[in-house]
Amino acid sequence: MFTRSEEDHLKAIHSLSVTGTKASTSAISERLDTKASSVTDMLKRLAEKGLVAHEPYHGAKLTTSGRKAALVLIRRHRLWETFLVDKLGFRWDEVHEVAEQLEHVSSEKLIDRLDAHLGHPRFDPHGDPIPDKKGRMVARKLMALDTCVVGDRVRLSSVRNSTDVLLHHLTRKGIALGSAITVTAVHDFDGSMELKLGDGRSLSVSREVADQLMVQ
Amino acid sequence: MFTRSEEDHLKAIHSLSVTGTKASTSAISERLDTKASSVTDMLKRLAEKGLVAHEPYHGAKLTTSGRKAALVLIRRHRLWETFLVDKLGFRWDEVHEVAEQLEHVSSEKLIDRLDAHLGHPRFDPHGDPIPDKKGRMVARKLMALDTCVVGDRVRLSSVRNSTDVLLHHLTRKGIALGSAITVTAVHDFDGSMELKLGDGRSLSVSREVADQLMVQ
DNA sequence: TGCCATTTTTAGATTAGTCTAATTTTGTTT
DNA sequence: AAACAAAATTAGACTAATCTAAAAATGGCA
Ligand SMILES: [Mn+2]
Ligand SMILES: [Mn+2]
Ligand SMILES: [Mn+2]
Ligand SMILES: [Mn+2]
Repeated sequence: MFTRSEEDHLKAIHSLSVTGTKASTSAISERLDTKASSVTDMLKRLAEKGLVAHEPYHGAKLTTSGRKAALVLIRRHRLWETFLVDKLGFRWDEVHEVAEQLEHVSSEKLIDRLDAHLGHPRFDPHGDPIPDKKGRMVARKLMALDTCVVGDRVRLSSVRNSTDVLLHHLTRKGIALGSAITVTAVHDFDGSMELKLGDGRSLSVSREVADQLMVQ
Repeated sequence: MFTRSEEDHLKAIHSLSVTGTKASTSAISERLDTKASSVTDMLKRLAEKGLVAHEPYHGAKLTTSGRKAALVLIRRHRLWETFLVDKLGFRWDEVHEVAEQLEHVSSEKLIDRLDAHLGHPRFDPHGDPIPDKKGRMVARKLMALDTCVVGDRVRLSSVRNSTDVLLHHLTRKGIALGSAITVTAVHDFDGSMELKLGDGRSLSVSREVADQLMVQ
């Protein structure tokens, strides 16, 4: 249906538009690790195909059919990640790059069978909801950990950016999805936080990390 | 490592070189459904990378490193086909096109884990042997059904070309891998054959079909 | 209000992969 | 041996996807 590059652009625009805002050319190019001029080219092509509305100099947002296509990609990506962890024993910090390739294999039957094989999972290994066949997924009200204050008791629900390096960092610190977290201190001068986990262990995380952790 | 097109060319050359002969430009182009001139271009590129020996006007054959790369592809393709049938419940005549895509996902860890998950299978759903991590696979002496004569009792071991349309045809006729076959008649004028299966059913197949069935 | 830094787009180039049409080579057939 | 048909290569064109460098637009601030 679409090329790999088209699909990756649709996905990038989708994840930059969560709050309904338009995705800027530079934000897309940063996410895909390409140059802004390449993104401009692609936005024109996607606009011609009716997948995005591109207002030159003011970014792009998905049309209804573009959003539909993006949700198919997100569904594929998260189902493959779940497969890799649940069936093949990958760690959650090893799956992103492989899923980034697998998501472009185009076969509706494949994805539906995979979904059933996995027991119709609702969340991927990073806590992100998996869209169903019709593109519906559960919405959850999450906040970033760095907006919490001392005394807050929360639970880690997902990770904003599932880059392998961040996930590996969390694994080394002993933080996993579902971890119960109590904020014991917030240091003003660098934004780092002291946390106590449900199992009693204490640790500290930098502002950069706290910013990535979405809690409930 | 290689592009999708490079990988598909290596695989095509490999399967056209079983008897040690060189693969002709036109045979490759027919298999990949492209034009001969496109194949010539690709042969030059593969020759420059040291993957094939291309003697202009006389075809190409794989070098040692080209053969190694081709075997990796064949391993991936057949493992994915096995996964689709064994784990996702696909029929043997539905898997080829999807595996044709999945084989290009490049992750050694993925394939090794998949291999283990499937229990290190030695044959794919079409009866073709699966190379192991080092590229070794069992060799079997097979003959095409159309070389058999009346009275021969054989067993279907694999199918020469696993195109979905041929496999679907066989399924409709009730022939499957492992079927015991007795040749009851060979018609000279069109090469078609009358067969009796192990379960007692009788049927006839055309020369075109008999030519594709590899028996033991 | 006008300057200017930042962002975005445009212009022009490159590589991979494909095609059609023309040319060359090979091997067979008169 | 010359002619011919088939196969292969070359020449030239096109699309997709990228880049660098130059030009244009935007939006904040002196
Ligand atoms: Mn991707
Ligand atoms: Mn994920
Ligand atoms: Mn393929
Ligand atoms: Mn097969």
